[in-house]
Amino acid sequence: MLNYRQLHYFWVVARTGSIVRACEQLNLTPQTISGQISLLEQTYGIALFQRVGRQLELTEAGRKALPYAEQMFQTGNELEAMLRAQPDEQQILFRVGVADVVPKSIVYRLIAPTMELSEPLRITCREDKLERLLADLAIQRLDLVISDSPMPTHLDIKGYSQKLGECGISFFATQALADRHPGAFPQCLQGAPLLIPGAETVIRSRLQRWFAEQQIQPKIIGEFDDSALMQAFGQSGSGIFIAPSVIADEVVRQYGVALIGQTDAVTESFYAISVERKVKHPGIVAITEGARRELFTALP
Amino acid sequence: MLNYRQLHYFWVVARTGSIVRACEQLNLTPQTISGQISLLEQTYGIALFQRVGRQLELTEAGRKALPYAEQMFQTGNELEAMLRAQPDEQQILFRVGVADVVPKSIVYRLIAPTMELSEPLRITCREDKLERLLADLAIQRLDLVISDSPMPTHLDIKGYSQKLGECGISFFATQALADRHPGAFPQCLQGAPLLIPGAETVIRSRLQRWFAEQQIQPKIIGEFDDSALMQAFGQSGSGIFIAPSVIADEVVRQYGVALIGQTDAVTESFYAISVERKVKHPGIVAITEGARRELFTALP
DNA sequence: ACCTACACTTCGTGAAAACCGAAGTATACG
DNA sequence: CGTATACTTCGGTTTTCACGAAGTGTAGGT
Repeated sequence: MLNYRQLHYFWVVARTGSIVRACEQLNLTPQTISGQISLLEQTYGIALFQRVGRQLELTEAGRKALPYAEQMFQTGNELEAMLRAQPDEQQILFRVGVADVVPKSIVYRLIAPTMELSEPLRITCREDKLERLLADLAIQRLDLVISDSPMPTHLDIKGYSQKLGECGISFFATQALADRHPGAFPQCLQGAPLLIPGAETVIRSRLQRWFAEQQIQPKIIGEFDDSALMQAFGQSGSGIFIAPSVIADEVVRQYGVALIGQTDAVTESFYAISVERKVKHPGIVAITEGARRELFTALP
Repeated sequence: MLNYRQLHYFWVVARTGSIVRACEQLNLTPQTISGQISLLEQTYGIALFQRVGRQLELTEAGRKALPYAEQMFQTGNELEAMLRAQPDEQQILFRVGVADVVPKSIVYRLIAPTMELSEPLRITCREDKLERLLADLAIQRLDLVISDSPMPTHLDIKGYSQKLGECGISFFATQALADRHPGAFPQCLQGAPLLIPGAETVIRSRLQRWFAEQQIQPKIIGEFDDSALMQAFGQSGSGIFIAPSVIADEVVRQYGVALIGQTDAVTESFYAISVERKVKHPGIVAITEGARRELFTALP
C-alpha cells in the first residue's frame, strides 16, 4: 500500500529541490523527511533521489514518478481549498494556468484586474508547461491558460486563443556587465554573454532572426524555459537577459539591473486560451479587457 | 494539512459504497475506517457521508469531493504500478477506459485478444462515465475508450471512433417471472416489468421506438446506467432485462435466468475511441481485429 | 591544507496516530 | 419480535512519525 504521506514529502522535496527548503514548507526537521523518503525508496526498492554534491537530484525513476505526484497533490490542494471554502460558500472559481515562459510580473498585471471585480472570485493559479495546462483546459480543470503563443494545432484538444497584446523587448544587465560592453545599442551586444529563452518559446526564434539581421553574434551562455530563473541568473551578472518592454521599469527596480536598450523589431505576444463555453467567465473578461485597457495600450 | 490516508479511506468507502466492503479491500476493521473518516470530517467541519438506513451515502460535500479523490488515487495507483514494474522494465502500457453501460463480458471478450499478443502488454482497465473517460483520452492518460456510442461532437476534445461491431438484443428473466408472462415473444412483454438502460444510453431510445412500433407497453420499473447493476436486479427477479445477443448464452449460464426472446430490430453497437496517434497501439489493433474476427462475425 | 558552513544521514527515544477488541446503537427482514 | 447486518463508541495496544544528538560528506573561504 502506497504511503501517501511519504509520497507527499517526495513531491515537496522534488519541487523545492532540497530537503531543507521542504522542511520550511512542511514545518518538519530534515531527518524526518530524509528518513521518510528513504523508507519510500526502500518500499519499492528503487532510489528516487541521488546525492549530487550536497544537493539532491532526481533519479530516472524519480523523474518518472514526479508527474504522477504532481498531479496527485495539485488535485489534493484544490480539494483542500474546496473543503475549507465550503462554509462561506459560492464564490466563483477561476482557475488560471500560466505557461512558465511568461514573466511573472506580466502575469500579475494581467490577473490583477480580476481581484477588483464586484463579484468575488476565488483564483487558483498554476504554473506548468503549456502542453499540460492545455490538457487540463480540455477537461475543464482550468478556465484559462496564459501563454506566449496561441493554441497549437497539433494537439487533440480544442481551444480558442485570444491575443492579449504585444510589445517589444528590452535588454538588461548588471551595471558591471553593461560597463564591460559599452557602445551603442544594439552593436554593444556583439560577443556579449547572453541568456535567452528556451528553444520551445516563440520569442527565441524571433530573437535569433533579429540578431542575424543586425549581424550581431552574441555569445549564448544559457537557455531557460522559466523566465524567473533566467532573470535570477541575470541578476547575478551571468549575462545579459531580456524581458518585455512593458515591464522594463519594474525589472530595473526589482533586480537592480541596468537597461541596455530596447527594440520593437522583436516582439513578444501574450495570449489567453480558453474553451469558450457558452458563458464567458467573468475572470476571462476582466483579464482580456484589462490587458487591452492598461497593459498594452500603446500598441496597435 | 490534508491527511491523505484518511482521504484514501474516504475514497474507498465512497466507491465501494460501504465501510465493510472497504475493510475487505484495505484489510482493516470497520471501527478504524469509521473513526478515521469521522476525524476527516471533523478536521474540515463538514460531513462527507450521511447514514441512510444502515448504509452510508455521500452528502453534497462528499459528492463534490469525490471526483478530486478519484483523480488522486487513480493516479496514485498508476504511480504505484509504475514503481513496482520498474525492475522488469519496458512492457507496453495499454490503458483502456470502459463506459459503464457496456456489459462486462463484452468488454472481457473485446480485451481478451490483447492478452495473447507476442509483445507483453500491461493492461490498465478503468470504468467510468463516458465523458470523463474521453477527457482522459484527450490528455493521453488513456489509450482507448470502449463505449456503446461513437465520439460525441459536443465536447472540446478530438477523438476518432471505430465501430467494433453491432448485434441484436435479447430479453431475459428469472424462470418464475417468465412463467408469469407467457405467450409468444414479443407480445408477452406487454405490461411486464422491465429494467432498461439509463436515459443517456443509445440503446434506450431505440428500444422505446421498437416498443412503440410493436404496440407494446412494458412497465418500466427501473433505469440503470450500469449494465452489471441492471443484471443483478434482473437476477433477483425484479424485472425483465436485456443484453446483447452475442452474450446471451453467457448471461443465461451465469445469472441462471431464462432467455425470453431476441430481436435484431433493435441493435446495440460498440465503438473503440482513440486519439489515433501516428503509430497504432498494438492493443488497439488487437481489439479491433479480434472484434471483427470473433465477436461480431455473424453480422454485416 | 585547514577551518567553517551547509546539506543530508543515522540512531535512539518519546509522543502521536492509527488500529483493534469489546460492546453498543440502529436498521432491515423474515 | 428475533436475528443478521452495518455503522459507532470506548478503552487499550501497536505502529508510525518526528525530533534531538551526533555523524558523514561537500563547498568555499583563508
